[in-house]
Amino acid sequence: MPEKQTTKERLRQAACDIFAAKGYHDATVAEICEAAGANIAAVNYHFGGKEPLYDEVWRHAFAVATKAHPIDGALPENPSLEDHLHSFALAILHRIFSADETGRFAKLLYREMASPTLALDRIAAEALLPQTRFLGEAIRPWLGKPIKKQELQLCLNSIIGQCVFYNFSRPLRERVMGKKSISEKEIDRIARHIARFSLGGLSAIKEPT
Amino acid sequence: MPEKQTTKERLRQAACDIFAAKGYHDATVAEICEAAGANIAAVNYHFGGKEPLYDEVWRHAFAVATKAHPIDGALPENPSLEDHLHSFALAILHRIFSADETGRFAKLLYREMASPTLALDRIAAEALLPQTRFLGEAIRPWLGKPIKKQELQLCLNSIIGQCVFYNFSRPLRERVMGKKSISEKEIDRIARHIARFSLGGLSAIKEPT
Amino acid sequence: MPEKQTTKERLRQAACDIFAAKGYHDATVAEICEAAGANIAAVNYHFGGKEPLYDEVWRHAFAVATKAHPIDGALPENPSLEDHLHSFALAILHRIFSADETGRFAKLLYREMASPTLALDRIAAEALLPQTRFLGEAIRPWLGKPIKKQELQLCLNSIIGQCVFYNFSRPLRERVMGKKSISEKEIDRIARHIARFSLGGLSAIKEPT
Amino acid sequence: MPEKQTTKERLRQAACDIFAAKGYHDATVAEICEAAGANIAAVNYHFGGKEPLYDEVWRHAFAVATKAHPIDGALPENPSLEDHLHSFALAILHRIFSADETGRFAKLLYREMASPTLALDRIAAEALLPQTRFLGEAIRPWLGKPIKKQELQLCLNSIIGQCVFYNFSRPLRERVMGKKSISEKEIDRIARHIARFSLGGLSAIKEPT
DNA sequence: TATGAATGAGGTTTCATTCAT
DNA sequence: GATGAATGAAACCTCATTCAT
Repeated sequence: MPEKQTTKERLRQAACDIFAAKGYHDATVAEICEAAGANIAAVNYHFGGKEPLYDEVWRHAFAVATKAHPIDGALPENPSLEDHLHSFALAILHRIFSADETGRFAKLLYREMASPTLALDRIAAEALLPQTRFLGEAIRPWLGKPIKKQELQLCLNSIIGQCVFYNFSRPLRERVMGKKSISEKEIDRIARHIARFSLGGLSAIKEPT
Repeated sequence: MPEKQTTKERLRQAACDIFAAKGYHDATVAEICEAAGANIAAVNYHFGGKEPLYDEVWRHAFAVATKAHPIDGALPENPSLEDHLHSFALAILHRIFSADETGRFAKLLYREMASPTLALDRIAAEALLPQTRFLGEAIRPWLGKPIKKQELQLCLNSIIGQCVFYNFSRPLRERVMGKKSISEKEIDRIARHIARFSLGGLSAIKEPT
Repeated sequence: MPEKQTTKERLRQAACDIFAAKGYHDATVAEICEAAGANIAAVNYHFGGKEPLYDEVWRHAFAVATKAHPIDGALPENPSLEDHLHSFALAILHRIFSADETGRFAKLLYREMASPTLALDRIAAEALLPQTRFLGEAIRPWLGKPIKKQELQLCLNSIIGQCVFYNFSRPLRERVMGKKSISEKEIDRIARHIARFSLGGLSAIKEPT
Repeated sequence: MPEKQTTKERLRQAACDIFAAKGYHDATVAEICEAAGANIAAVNYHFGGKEPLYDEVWRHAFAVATKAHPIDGALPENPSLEDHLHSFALAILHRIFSADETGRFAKLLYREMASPTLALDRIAAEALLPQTRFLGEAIRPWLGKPIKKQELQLCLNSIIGQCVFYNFSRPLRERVMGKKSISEKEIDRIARHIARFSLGGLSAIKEPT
């Protein structure tokens, strides 16, 4: 009985969808309320305004996404570096391609980075940096000691860039290919590609011919 | 006599800056006119509205950026694959990090992709796809014949993703590191890293151990 | 056990304070309820709306003020005219300067006269006119018979004006001097001044040199 | 051809009337615009908002009132103290009782003091204090040297209080007597009464029986 | 060619009040 | 007796656009 949600929950749901689809500015309080089947004043009553609602939506979307697709979700025991890369890419790609609730974090992040309004700092500190660090922990020992911090960062950028490319290129993809969703199998193919490509890249960095 | 620009040119200049800085929605016609030292009605008079002006700005920024930093700008004669990768990355990174007029294309592109309003299709067809194709032409023969089209696309994505990451992560970088600009030398270091990393990645794809 | 006040009483208390401090319009039902530790619907439930509550507050404040500081409160036996004037001024000034509950009547009166919404007629008839009449009774015989009604009224205005000036000039005084309270001694000094000044004034009217 | 006023002037006129009649809060931008025959956005366009308009109205009303009825407007040559008192009272009373444009300052002042919003400080400094000082200059020498500053202030309060009483008691007067206007002759009678009454009062202060 | 006063649609927010529980 | 979620009217303000000059 999904109709039995409270008005507040319905508002957050609707806001999540609409903010993800249109961004903060283009989304109007009126349409959010209408989508939630609530009065125009409901947002102010329950959340205190448009901005606090946006904040709430962020918090929620982030929690859902990281819970559903943790960075280390696909790690076997005694994982190799390629396992780590694969698990990382797979988690990020899932968050990007999910059609359900867990996929809205990526959309929100995209819009937020395009016009940073408020809690981007918070998001960065709470959500993004820890994951980068986690990946770094897996790579550093493999590269060996004498690696410079700067070089490690460049490698991390290369790996992360390959993943989030699928988030930021979404509008183009949808324009070229239509909005057809992507199968689980295809997602895994991409993740495996990124893992292998990155492993090759890291090898090239480790042993400069 | 750069002061003798026509009102129309000053408007385009100002619009370019302000659209790049704030995005389409947050930029107001009033502030563009004021920045250009023109009347509030000038935008409508000269361009027919806010959207046509935005379109004009796009066209201009794209022309400037591709002219100043062509994809094949750093190619030596008889270029190796790594030369190609380096030249490609260097051009993209220059467009991203340039503080001058040529750097606004990347910002506009970022914002536009975050909320595609209008001629993103045109931009994609005219600006982005040809470059991808150009890079593909360089890679395909190196990989050898039996490569599938799909696999080639994944490789292109991996390379492009590494480059444009520096565009899309700009807000984070500026938040974490402050807005300090990046030196020519650093740009080249990044480009060389991407070239080497990608070469390693492509090798791994070519010969799946 | 003053904590055991009913919700209704707490609401009236809070409303009294807030109406006196902000006036009818600027005071919101929500803040009154919050200050009273009651539900947002409490005002409507107990009083039937904002206006009826305002009316109730008036009634209460008036009763408290006149009881605590009656016009003839400082009269000795066989009072002279100056005694009457002094007692009158003292009562009015006390109502104006009291920091406690008895001082809210003056503030309410001020606001009410600035934007007469409702029972100003009632207040005038019940509270103000009788006091004026009482003072008139003391003055008329002293002035002697042939005094015209109009002239008596002018004299009353002069006396009352001197007193209530300290009510209406309150905002200025607080702005210039800060909100420091006024001592009992100072109040008496003002009252004595008004009594003497008025006696002199009445004398001048009585015997037009 | 009073219709040929600019929209801005009509807005200020209408705002002046409506603010004087209802106070800042109860007056709405919509009704001001309607009264001025202008669009709802006109206030924001011409004045930048409701508050700046209020400020403008104040400035205007004050200028008009002091120009039409200066404090020293009725002074003969070599004026006596009673002349000074009379001229002062007459000016204040005129500002209070004028039915035309010059009478709105008093109404605005009344409302503003009842719920001080903004420029009361400015008004006090620019408009009220100088006049008080002017009156003080006339009285001090007459009272003689040994008068304390505090006592002089009490006397000023007594005189000013008598005058402004007719401003602050307006609502009562209108309720009791109806809104009939007051004749020039009556105004002068009141002013003469105040002058004589005050002279008597000052004498009593000067020579404490 | 260019102006700037003026417009109207639309956005967010406030607040007294209502109603089912 | 009391609650608090929910409502709808109305307020102020922004902004792209228009039109007479």
